[in-house]
Amino acid sequence: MAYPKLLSSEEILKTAVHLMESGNTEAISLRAVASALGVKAPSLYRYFPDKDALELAVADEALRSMLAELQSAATMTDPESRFRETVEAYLRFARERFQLYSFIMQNRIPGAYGSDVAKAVWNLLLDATSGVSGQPDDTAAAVATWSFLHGYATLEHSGAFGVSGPKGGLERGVEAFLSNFYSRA
Amino acid sequence: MAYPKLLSSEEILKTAVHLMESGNTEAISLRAVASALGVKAPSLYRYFPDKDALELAVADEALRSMLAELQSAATMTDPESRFRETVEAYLRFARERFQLYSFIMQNRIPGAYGSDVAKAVWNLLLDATSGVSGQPDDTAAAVATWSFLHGYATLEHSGAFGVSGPKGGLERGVEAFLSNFYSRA
DNA sequence: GTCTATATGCGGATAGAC
DNA sequence: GTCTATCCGCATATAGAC
Repeated sequence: MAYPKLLSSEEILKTAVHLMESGNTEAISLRAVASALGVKAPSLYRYFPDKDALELAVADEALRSMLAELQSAATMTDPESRFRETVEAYLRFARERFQLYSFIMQNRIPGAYGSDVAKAVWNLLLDATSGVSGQPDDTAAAVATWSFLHGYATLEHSGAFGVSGPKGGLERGVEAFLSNFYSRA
Repeated sequence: MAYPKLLSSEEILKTAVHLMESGNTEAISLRAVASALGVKAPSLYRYFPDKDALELAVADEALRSMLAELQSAATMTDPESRFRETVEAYLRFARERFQLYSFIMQNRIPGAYGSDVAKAVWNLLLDATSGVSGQPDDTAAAVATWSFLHGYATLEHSGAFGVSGPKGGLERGVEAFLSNFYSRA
């Protein structure tokens, strides 16, 4: 055969994820992915029908990474420790792989939000929050916590806190939620 | 003269802002702005040296709009009312003019954050928060509040809360901050 | 299975006619 | 002061050669 097999769906996906998390680029391009693999862009169409399909795969992979990170914090039995660990794990993922994180949260990928992985991520956050509030399925508390974490992660990344930094704003928010949640238990 | 004067910096800026807040488009293009004004793209270069200059002007105008919105909530003398009104004004701006809001917050515009208008916005939020916490210049509380509001606004817009909605997450967060701030006063 | 070549589209920016 | 024409670059995607 004139052209040996160089690619696979897994390799392409892995490269796309790596490009997105290592680069400062907001979006991936088929050209860039192909170039990183040492091939030309049209070759990718043998494995993904179009760009949307690759993006969906990237979003799914990113959600799985996030789920794994959060699961590592779900081992604590003490509710407060588990909550704090979950907060740390969430921010760790957002910080270390911000482009991937942002890619998920922007929700430009139809279908990514309704996936089982996305629901599992939400359930981990919901459980960690409900644990400290004492109310099962405390959606309100989880939504509030999620909003705080997401806002903190994105503002931190954008440099909005300036050179002086967040000045203890993270800890202050966590304490506010914890004390409010416990006072309702 | 063969070509009568059709444009001005103010008209161009106004059109660019209007395009960004009314459209679903994340970014503006010189072609789109020119088209909305009934002229061709190269004409804009008589008034703005390049696209960055127009974007800087848009960001500045957006920050002024946000400042005006927040100032309208700063008339209350009761600290708690003022805080609640500020929260509402912040979310009102983010909701009604999300693209403009997002454009500011992404901070892709060098120099926009250090402006006097940006500082005035921050000071309004800082004052409203410090009012309920009882501590002057309570940066930690303001950072926490800002994170929560920004996260809530962006998650809400992205549809992350799903069809079931935020389920009282906004109110829950506000109450958590208020009770925590007061307990420290 | 990958390639080259190409179609189409979008965008910023400049030169020079009117 | 605005225009047309053009250059450049980036992108997705397809057709057909190898």
